[in-house]
Amino acid sequence: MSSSKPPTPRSESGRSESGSVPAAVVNRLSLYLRELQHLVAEGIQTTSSSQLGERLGFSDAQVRKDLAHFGAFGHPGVGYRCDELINEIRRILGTDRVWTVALVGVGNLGRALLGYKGFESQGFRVAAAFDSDPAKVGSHVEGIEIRPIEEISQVVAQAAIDLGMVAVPAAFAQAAADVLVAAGVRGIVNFAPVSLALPEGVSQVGVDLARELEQVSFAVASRLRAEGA
Amino acid sequence: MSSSKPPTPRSESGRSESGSVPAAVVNRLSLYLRELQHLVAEGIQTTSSSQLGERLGFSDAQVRKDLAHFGAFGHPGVGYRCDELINEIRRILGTDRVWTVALVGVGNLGRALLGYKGFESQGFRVAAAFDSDPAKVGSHVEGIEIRPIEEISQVVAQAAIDLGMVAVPAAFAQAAADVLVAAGVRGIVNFAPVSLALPEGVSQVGVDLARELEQVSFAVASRLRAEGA
DNA sequence: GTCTGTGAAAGTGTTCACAGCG
DNA sequence: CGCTGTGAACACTTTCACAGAC
Repeated sequence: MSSSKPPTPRSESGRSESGSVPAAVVNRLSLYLRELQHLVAEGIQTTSSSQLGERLGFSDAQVRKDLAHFGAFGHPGVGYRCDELINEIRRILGTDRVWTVALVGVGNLGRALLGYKGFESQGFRVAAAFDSDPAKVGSHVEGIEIRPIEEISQVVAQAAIDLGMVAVPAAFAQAAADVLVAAGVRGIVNFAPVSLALPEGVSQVGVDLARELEQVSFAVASRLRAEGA
Repeated sequence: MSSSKPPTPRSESGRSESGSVPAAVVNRLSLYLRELQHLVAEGIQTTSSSQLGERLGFSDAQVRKDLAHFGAFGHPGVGYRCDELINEIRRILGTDRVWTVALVGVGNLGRALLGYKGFESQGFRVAAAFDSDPAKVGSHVEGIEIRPIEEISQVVAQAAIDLGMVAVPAAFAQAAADVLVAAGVRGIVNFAPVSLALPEGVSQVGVDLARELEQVSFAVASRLRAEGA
C-alpha cells in the first residue's frame, strides 16, 4: 500500500493511450455531446457543423474532422440529426451504458461529488463511497452508506464497480488509487493535487482545482502585463 | 440578464488568447509547479528536466522547451534549483501575488469550493460568496457570509475581486457570469456544464465533472473494444 | 443551393541532437 | 562529464477548398 515507484506515470492533460484518437478530439467530442443535448432541450432537431462549432468556438471543419475519426454521421445538404449524433457520440464515449463509480474520500469535495446531479444523466452511477475516518463510516450521504477503506476490494468486486474517483488529501491519493486498481477498477478521476502512477491499462484524468484557477490567473496576468507594459 | 447571443464563445480546452503561449504549455507549467513543490516537501533542492519530466510522464526536452518560452531558469551541468524555479513559475502564472475570488452558487459543489484547502497556498483567496436562495443568504459557510446575487457588483468592486467561480445550475450559469463580468471580474472558472459566451478580455476555464468521467470512460471503452474484439 | 466528408496545404507542437556552459 | 538551451527535423492538428450527396 506504499508507493515507491510504480509504473506508468501519466499527467492530467492526456489519458493513457487509447488506440490512436488524439486526446483533444475526445475532449471536444464530449463538448459536442453536451451542446447537442442543449440543442435538443431548445427544441432543435437538426444542426450543422458550423452551428455546433459556432456555439463552442470551433470551426466547422474542426467539427467534421473530429467526427470523421469515428465514421460518417451526417447527411449532406442537411446536417446532423441531433438525437442521432447524440447516440453515436455516447456510443463512442462508451456512455451508451451505465458505468458504476466508487468514491474514495468523503470530505467536502467527496460529499459534493456524491450529491452531484449531473452524473446520472450522462451514464454514471456513484454506487459506493469509502472513507478512512471511523466517525464517517456507517453514516449515509445522499443515500449512500460510507464504508471503511478496507472493504474497497470486496465491494468493488461485488458491485461490479468500473471507475473510481479519488477525493482524499494529496498524501493518501496514491495509496487510495493503488487499492482501487488492485480491486479491479479500470479508470480513475483524481481530484488530489498529485500525479498518480498507475499501471498500464488503467486510465486517469486529473482535476486539480487550484490548477484550474492558475490557468485563469495566467491568462489574466498576461493580459495585464500586455496592457500595463 | 437573458443571453440571446453575446460575444466570444470559448470552450473548456483552451482559455482565451494570451499572447502566444500555447494553452498546453501553461497547463504543464502548473503541473511542474506542483511537482516542484512536492520535491521540496521531500527535501530535494535541485532537480533536472529529466527528473521532473519522468515524474509527470513528459520528456526532458518537453520540460526544457516549455520553460524556454519564458526565459532561461536552469544551470547547465547542474539542473534547476527547485525554489528558484518555483518562484519563476509562480511569477509567470501570476500567482506571486494573491488573487481574490468570488463564488456564485453555494450548493453542494459551492460549499466544497469554499472549504477547499488547496487554494490559499497557491495564491487564491475566496473572499465572497453569493447565492440566489434567500434561505441561504445571511448564513455563513467556512467563515464566509453568503450574500444575495444583487450585491455582486457592489461587493466585487469593494473587495477588489479579481476572479469568479460559477457553481450554479446550468440554466443560470450564463446570467451569473454576465453579472460577474459586468462587475469587473477578469476571469472565470465555470463548473456548470455549459459553454459560456464571454466578452473578449475575460478568460474562462470550464470544469465539467461529467465530462471528466466521459474522458475516462472513453479510454476504458476503447481498451475493452480492443481486447474484446 | 446547402452541407458533409476528405485529400492536400498550412500551421503548430514535439522530439532530436548537439554546441556550450558549469 | 552532466545538463541546459536551441536550431533543425519530424509529427501531428487544423484549416482550406472542393467533389459528391441531398
